[in-house]
Amino acid sequence: MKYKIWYSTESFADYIIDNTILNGKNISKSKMYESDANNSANFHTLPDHIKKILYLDAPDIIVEFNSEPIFSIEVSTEAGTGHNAFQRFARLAASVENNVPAFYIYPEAAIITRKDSLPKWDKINPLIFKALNDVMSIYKIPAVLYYFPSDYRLFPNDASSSPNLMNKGLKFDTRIDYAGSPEGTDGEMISMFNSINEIIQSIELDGIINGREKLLSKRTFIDRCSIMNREFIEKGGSIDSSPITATKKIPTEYLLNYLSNYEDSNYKIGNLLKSRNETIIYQVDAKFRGDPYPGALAALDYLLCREGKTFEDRKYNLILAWGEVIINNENKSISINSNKASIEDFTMAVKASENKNILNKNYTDLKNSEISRYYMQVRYGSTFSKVKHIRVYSYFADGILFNDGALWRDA
DNA sequence: TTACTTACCGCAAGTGCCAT
DNA sequence: ATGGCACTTGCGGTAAGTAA
Repeated sequence: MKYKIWYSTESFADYIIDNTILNGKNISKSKMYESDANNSANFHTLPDHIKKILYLDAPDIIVEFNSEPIFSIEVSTEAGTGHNAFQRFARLAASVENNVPAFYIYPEAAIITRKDSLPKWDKINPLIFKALNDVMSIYKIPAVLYYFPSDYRLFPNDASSSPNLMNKGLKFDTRIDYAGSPEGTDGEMISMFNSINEIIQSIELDGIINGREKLLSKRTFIDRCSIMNREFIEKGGSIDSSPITATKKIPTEYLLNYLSNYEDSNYKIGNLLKSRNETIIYQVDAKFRGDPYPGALAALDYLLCREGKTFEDRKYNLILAWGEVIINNENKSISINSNKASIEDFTMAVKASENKNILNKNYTDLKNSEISRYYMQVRYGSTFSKVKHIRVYSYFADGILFNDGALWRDA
């Protein structure tokens, strides 16, 4: 009966421990390292089951019980308009896809003071609630959002009156040792602590496998899901909002015609793409980069494509296009219009990751501190040493299109 | 100590809608 | 027709950590 709290910020770990029944149990804390790309000195020391969750993206907290992860928490203070609320979605997906319940703390609104205008509340894009519900429908594992405490409901039309104007209207815990954590006496946080307690009790009572399966039928989670559904409706949630508005649906035939340029007498496109009649394309007309697109891509998978637990169980192909997609109905094809991103940006990022690879070293050239990392790379190759967005894009997208190159799955 | 990498966090320009 | 406004989309600043 031993708990371990993996954290990136220790004060937040203490905050969660002290406010839940974790307090008083047999617990230990350990720092978590995000990837082999950003922390080559330490990432390999994490246990395998933690690496698996981190494969896509790293949450703020992972709590495990007898070496099994039982829930994760992600906290953000960003104003959640547009695709911002989806920025952290890949890490929620990574958690749930490993059967680990995920908590998401996000402001209902945050005060933004723009040039030449009065402070105002930027409100959360309610589509995030539907995305989380869609994940839960597929995995039967909780993925629940709680509002970061704020003054929004007290001063919804008068952001300037917020007592916490200096903190974007957000309410932080006043205890120094919980620095940066949300106010612990807030109703939303108390509700979240109760849900965490529910998980702990459920798992201690029924074991990890059975305990997890029963969670969504517990009153605490039923009620939370109801609140999330209500918020989606009350805040005017609709599928006509970001990031869905940045997608186009086309007949897969158009995509195959476009990719036929890459076919020759020795190679034909494989069966995976052909197996779905229609294709969703997420258009990103930006310089090739990471956040917030990896999270948005993951969310689109659940919002539009998935009908099962793996990428093979999609109703539609999910394609990421770097540029504007122009549909040509005459020749039943598409073209990509972009002067910002190139396939070279992608391959350069991949090559840069390979520089992290120490597999071409002679044994005698390895420092003692590198041997364990070397051994990890022998097993996993560059799996964990690629940058996050390369990992996430290639995990979720059936294909990635640039105006000067493309990548796709055959199977 | 400095340069560089990675990813987090957050702002604001642009766009299009709606009230007047 | 137009100005205000809210939402969408894209990019910038910076902390944290590593490598040289």
